[in-house]
Amino acid sequence: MMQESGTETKSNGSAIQNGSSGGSHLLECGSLREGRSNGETPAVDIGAADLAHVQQQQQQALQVARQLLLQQQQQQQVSGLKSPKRNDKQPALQVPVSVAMMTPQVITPQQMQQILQQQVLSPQQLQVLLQQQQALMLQQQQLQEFYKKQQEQLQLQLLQQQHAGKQPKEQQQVATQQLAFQQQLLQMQQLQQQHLLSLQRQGLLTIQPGQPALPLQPLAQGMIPTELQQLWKEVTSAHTAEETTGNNHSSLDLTTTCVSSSAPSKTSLIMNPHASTNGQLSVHTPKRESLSHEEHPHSHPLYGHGVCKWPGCEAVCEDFQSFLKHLNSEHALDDRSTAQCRVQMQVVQQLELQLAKDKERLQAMMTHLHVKSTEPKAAPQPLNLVSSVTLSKSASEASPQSLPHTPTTPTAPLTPVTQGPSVITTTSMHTVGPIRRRYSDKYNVPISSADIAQNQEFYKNAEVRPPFTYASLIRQAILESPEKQLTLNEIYNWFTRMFAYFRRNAATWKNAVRHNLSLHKCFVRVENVKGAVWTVDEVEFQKRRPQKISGNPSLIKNMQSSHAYCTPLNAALQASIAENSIPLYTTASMGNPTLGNLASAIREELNGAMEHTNSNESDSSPGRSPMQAVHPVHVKEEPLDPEEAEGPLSLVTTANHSPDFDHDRDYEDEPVNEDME
DNA sequence: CCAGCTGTAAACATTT
DNA sequence: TAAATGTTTACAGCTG
Repeated sequence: MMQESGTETKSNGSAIQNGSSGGSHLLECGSLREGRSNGETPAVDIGAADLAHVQQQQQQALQVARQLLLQQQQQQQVSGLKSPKRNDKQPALQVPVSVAMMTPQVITPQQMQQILQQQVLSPQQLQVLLQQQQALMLQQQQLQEFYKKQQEQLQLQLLQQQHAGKQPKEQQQVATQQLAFQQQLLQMQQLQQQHLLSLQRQGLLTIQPGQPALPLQPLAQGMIPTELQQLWKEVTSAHTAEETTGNNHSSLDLTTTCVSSSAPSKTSLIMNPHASTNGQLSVHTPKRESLSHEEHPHSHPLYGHGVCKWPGCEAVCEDFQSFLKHLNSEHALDDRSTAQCRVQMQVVQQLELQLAKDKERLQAMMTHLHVKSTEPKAAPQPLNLVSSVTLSKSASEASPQSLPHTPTTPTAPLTPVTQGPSVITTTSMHTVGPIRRRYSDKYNVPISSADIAQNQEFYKNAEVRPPFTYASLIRQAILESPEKQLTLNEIYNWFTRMFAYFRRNAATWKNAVRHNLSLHKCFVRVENVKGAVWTVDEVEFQKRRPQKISGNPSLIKNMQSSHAYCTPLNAALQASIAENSIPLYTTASMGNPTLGNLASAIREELNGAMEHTNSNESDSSPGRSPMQAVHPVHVKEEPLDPEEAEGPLSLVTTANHSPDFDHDRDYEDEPVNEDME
């Protein structure tokens, strides 16, 4: 009974089949006919066949070469250690494996939270922003769809060519076509990043006191070095590809800068063309823009068609100079601009997340097909954590029961098996040992609603210790219950149900739970007819953490200043995101009835701290907690003020009521609830 | 360095 | 009687 588990969940990656075949044969038939029409008469059928055979062989050789290239790319992706310089001269024919497109930025939950924490904006501005971004996203998705199809088509063609021998012409066409689309995608990404980074460079992003100098460096915090390296490669290769194909983008000079940078892992995330100039890294000096604009006159991402493209602005500027003037005057470094920028950042990153997910899916598909068509041993590459995870995730969806019960080895808390790709980077960080996050941690590396939404599923399936204290979790469990009271056993069940981590070492954490229940005054034991139940004394609970965050007045101030803009914004943003059915939010927040609970767990911790730090009178105005500025889904859902839960912000919390989640039910009876997408 | 918070372990008492 | 439930103490790690 030791540790034989762990494997049954990994399961058959074959769950993903290329069901999406079909439809692309017509081209090939045409091409085949075309190939045969080169003067061969039907009479010399044998000769024609021979010729076709030779052609086929040639094409196969070509194909093998391409596949080799593919594999190399993939391996480079995996190792992330090989030569930082790629071959600049990739043949245009090369199958665009989209390595370059993969995950331009992987956003960690912490990063998201940072963004969410800081954002401030008026509803109108938000709407404009959202509209813009929606359009962008739509565009991107369409492109991506097309790209995917093209990829599938190409793959199919390649596969079929191996067996039937076909004409390379069509294939080349498709390949070049795909390359074009890939470039388009890349350009879009770059545009987004340019936009974002130019904002940053203008100093519109305030750097938190605790943050490092590089504005985007926080983005890298959740990544392990290899991931960074890989990312670096991807980005560089993306630029390289652009370079070789004669991209009309006006920013290629920086590519070399970045490539030659000696600290790729740190700079890869600011690979934006505008981000660095002449070897300088963008160290968030606000006045940098003039420099870069000398190099790229009139190519400012915020300026186009004589209009300022600052979100929500649209001021008419006749020429570039007046635009710059306008930019400096109207969009100077202030709270509003900062907030807008943060929102933009968030939106962009959301999009990128989505994009990254789709890319990963594509990559997984391609890997699968590719591997199938060639050699099967290329598949189990540890590589692509991403794609492998994607595969295994769908596999686990096929057999959702496979996960829980068996306790796994205590030393391997991370189970990437069922984890969504986008959380990989952070979760691997989360997992490291018995890291206990404290309140202060949550301010510095906080947990966003997005994080929660993802983590909800994540923590259910991965044995990662949740970054919440026992007290918070217990309280949450109790408050989640309809009666706001639970027996000890029900609390246990809640823990096991909500967190895979608590499905092992039961003795330990149960002891801790009991210990906490007894220790904290906020937990009140109430004798019942059939035993005793535990309830939460909110007053005590709030009382018990006044001193937190007090050491960081600037942060508090920042939060408070953000408050005015923030609340409606987050609601609208989330609603919009939900409307766009971005899985990040929708799967968890809509599909999962208990989404908001974790959210509130964290929220409450933050709330309590903030309320007490903020002032002593805040108790009398519960709805005005400054944490509304901190947490996007802040909804006071304490029983004290239930009416506050209504309103625009209830998007997430309304999902709370979960009649299906009977807390009395044993975990064994109801394992992890399956993710219904 | 200290105080406070948190998690873990363990001993012990009480209840079921 | 055993297991579950509660209580309490001790200690280590972390943070401000």
